[in-house]
Amino acid sequence: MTASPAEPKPLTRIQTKNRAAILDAGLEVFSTYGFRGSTLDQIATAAGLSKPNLLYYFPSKEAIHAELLTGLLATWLDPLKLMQADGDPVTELLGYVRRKLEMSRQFPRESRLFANEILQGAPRIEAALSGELKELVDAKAEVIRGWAAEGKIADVHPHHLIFSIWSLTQHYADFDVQIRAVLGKEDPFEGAGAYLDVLFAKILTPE
Amino acid sequence: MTASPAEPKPLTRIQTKNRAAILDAGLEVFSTYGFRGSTLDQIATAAGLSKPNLLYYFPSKEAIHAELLTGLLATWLDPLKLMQADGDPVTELLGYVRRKLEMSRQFPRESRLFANEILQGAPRIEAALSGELKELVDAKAEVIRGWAAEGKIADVHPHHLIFSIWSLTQHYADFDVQIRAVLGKEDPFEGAGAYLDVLFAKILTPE
DNA sequence: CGTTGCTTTGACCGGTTGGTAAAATAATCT
DNA sequence: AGATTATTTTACCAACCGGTCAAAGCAACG
Repeated sequence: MTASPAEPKPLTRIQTKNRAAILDAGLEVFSTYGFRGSTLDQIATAAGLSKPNLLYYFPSKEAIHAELLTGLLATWLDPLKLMQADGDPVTELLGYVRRKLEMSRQFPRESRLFANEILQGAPRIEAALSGELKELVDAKAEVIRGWAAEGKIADVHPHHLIFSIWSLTQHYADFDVQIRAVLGKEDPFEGAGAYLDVLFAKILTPE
Repeated sequence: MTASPAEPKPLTRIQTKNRAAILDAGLEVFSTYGFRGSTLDQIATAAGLSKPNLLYYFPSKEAIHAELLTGLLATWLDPLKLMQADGDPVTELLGYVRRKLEMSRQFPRESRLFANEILQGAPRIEAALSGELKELVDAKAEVIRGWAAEGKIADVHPHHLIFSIWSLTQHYADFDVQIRAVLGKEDPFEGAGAYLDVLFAKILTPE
């Protein structure tokens, strides 16, 4: 039994391992050189496979990149989704900032992959940006506008507030090289956490 | 007469025009696809030349990219250099923010070229980052620290303050596609100017 | 053990890449 | 004009690109 047209087909042990290795290698390479600047040979070498072997697991370069991007978008929207309308406004917003900064610290490659895609005009996620992303942002912006109207936070432009959170947190992943060059030995994220806490507390405090 | 070993050699009319066209085309292409993702054919076509003709003016792909980057670095540091220790602290810092945002509006391609280079690990400007850039930033950070010590601005981490100015202003150039996707018809820079003015005024105001 | 299906490899293909050489063409100067 | 120089084109190259294919190697399971 267990009929029906499309059986999911379980992955073998080797498939699971190699697909993971390829995606990890693809993330490493794509996040550094962008889609067009990356080669299958680079990815295959980084994954410890030969190029034809890599193409046994993924049908094309595009396919690897696509899988990385779709997986990324969910991770991307998650921290914002966690911001709840019925919580304490300042706590919720600062929580969002902290989660986003923590993501920059733990997943800098994912952040750079995203940045690369946007820099190149977002040809592969344009739809998601003006669809899924826009809808979520608009909804959360409405929540923020509500908080401001109730006087619980200062009267700020909700969309630009969100942009500033993205910008400030992702900057520490995307421009890591530059920041470390300027800071020397000092740990960027140490100072960033404290600085951003104060910054957003000041922006959000009403009057 | 007019001896001495290395005469600069004046450029012909055609040289001036074509070199400019190539650099403009190179900026367009490199800022979108990064160094490795860009091709000489793309650049040549964008400049309205054939590939061999392009290589008559520049010895290599590297050379075009290098010339763009070195030219860029000066433009890049300029707005920060203009920030003077003997001016009014808040005015000087807000002026820096406005100049930087204006650059993002007027020269988004330059901003993206820079972002691309940093994202890729800054292989070609590493030296400038930990040299020229670091020195200027350190000097200006000292000025900011001085202002804070005198109580003229709030006590903020000078380096992270500068990072946040870079981050927030460049974000509007580098992530333009994403921002426009979310904002719809609304002009990003309109709202950004007002938002950033308020934001930095709040951060900088002491107590 | 054998055989069946999964995995890996090496040899290859057409197209593109950065770059070159030399000849043809157009400006410039006297 | 003619000589000289600057510019452009045509044809080309070796290396690399994404991707295919068939054969070889391997694991699992009865």
